[in-house]
Amino acid sequence: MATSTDLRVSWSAVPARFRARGLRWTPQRRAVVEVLSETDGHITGAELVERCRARDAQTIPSTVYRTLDVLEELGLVRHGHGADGREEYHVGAGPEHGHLYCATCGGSWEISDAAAERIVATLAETDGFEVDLSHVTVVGRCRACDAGA
Amino acid sequence: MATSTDLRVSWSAVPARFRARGLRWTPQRRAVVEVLSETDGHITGAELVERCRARDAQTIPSTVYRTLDVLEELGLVRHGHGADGREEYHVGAGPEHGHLYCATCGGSWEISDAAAERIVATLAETDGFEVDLSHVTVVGRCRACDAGA
DNA sequence: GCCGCTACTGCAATATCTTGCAATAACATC
DNA sequence: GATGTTATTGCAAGATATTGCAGTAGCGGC
Repeated sequence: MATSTDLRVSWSAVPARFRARGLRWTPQRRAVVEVLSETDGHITGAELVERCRARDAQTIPSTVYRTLDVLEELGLVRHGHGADGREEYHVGAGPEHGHLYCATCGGSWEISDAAAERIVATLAETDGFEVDLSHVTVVGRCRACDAGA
Repeated sequence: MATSTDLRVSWSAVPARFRARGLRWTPQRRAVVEVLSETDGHITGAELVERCRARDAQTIPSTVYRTLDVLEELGLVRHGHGADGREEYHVGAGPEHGHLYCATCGGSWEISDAAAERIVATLAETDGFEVDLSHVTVVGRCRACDAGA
């Protein structure tokens, strides 16, 4: 699977990328990166802390959050806010996409490319606004919950 | 101004509405309601706490947040999340609207009715998703910042 | 006014996330 | 390996927001 391969190669290069930037490679950062390399899609800051603690109970939350900040500067994760306002990190450097969140069932999905394009175009046209999709979470009700109403 | 009049009438009726629901009318709730009655548009939970503390330094944050929860149940405020994920309350019972937030200058605006309609229609069509506009904050870059780039 | 019921508050604890500071450790150089 | 520089960590404090519990107070009824 090309996607998995691509991500795997990317994570193994992380130590070198850190050093190239004059940043240090530490055991704590390694742990965060290992958890992320096993993570698909999205993860909340709090969940990442939990996962790291599962590996090493001495994990300090502030260190994890700081590592996430650095990884975001390197473009390896991208932060946004979930429907409840909490930090949510999109793992990997895939194309920007927004999310739909159903307040009824709690499910979430990526906004389809077609819809995203239309939304972006609409706001550019009506408001001259350039949308940052990675920070867009649209709350509402999904088809299934609508049907069940 | 019709809008101010309308809001003013609404706030003065709040104590009665509370009682009609079997809820108590307390000095703390009065303080919150007074601050809200002087508030136009939106306010964060934290700022409301600050405003109440300006009136009475003994104000307890948890009481303020709980009052906001009750007011939301009564439909007098509506909560959403700002671009940074924090709680933001829309004051008054006006029509649902979403927001645009410029990450560059920090400015925010309501999404125009025309754009909102298009976005809602798009997501209904492509994903069968029913949007809850009050919970939509689109992050990006405004026209002015785009022009200045 | 008094009494009783119970909604509500303050307090304390907690979760999530941020940040300053002093000590530690990564790592380049010799 | 030793040394020096400084990025990074752990700790403590802080901001925002939530929640359980015991004591308080709003308020209806008498």
